[in-house]
Amino acid sequence: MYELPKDRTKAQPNVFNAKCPARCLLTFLAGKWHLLVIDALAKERWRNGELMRKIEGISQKMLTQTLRELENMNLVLRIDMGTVPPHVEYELTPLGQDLRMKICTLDRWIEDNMFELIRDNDSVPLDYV
Amino acid sequence: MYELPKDRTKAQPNVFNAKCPARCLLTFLAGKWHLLVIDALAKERWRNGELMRKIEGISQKMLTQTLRELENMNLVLRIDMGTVPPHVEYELTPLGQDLRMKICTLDRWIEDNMFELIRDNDSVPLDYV
DNA sequence: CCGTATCCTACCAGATACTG
DNA sequence: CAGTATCTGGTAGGATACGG
Repeated sequence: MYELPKDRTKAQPNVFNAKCPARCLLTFLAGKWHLLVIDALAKERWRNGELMRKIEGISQKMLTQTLRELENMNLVLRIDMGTVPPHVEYELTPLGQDLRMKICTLDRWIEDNMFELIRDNDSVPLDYV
Repeated sequence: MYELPKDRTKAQPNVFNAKCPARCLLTFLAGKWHLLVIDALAKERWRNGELMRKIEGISQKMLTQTLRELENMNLVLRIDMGTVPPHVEYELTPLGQDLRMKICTLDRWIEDNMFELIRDNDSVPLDYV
């Protein structure tokens, strides 16, 4: 359990500082699946299986792992109905919703500017369309 | 050289689609260094060495590689002064500036909410402060 | 100063099989 | 249905040395 520094005013969060937790968090969140999972949970709760289908290409293993990590960061809430067979839902916490808005902005921008970004660029696989 | 599809209205960019270029671009941009390099170039041009010092922990190899990739995406402009010894500057294109705003919003949010995110979390190295 | 060329390793994450 | 456990390879990226 992490104990916050006594004097937080001394702490200057800075993603450019290699040792700063903010940097670690950025690197972490900018992993392969975190952004997508948060985006997927934007509007409503989803069950494990629903998320699997929504986020094409993610494996059960990575989905679970990512959700656990987001849980640890107070971004996602895991709701276990306690039934048999199991029924589990995931939803964003208020903190997660706050972050989600930033991420969605980024995701939508990438979608909107997709063609600008791949112009003159053959390093992105384009088997889409 | 990529040729844009004749009928773009048929293309529905979607990061959840594993084959969509938008998905590839997101995964790409959300790599370990892309977000930081774009953030670093927010306000002014920087030289190679300056970026190295600004972005703690990045290697020359990864910096060059990342800058090249951003160049290919029309996000960064490389300005070679053609002098000896070499003097090269990098700056964001208008497209890059547009994306930069989204990224900075994300980065600042992470910094601002750092302590919320690491509460109850021992999986982030905290040798900072 | 601004790179490139190699080599090499850790670990990310996919595949598969199994459980309550 | 919602997970774990184990094995495995591919590759991102670090370290190092060299070059214009």
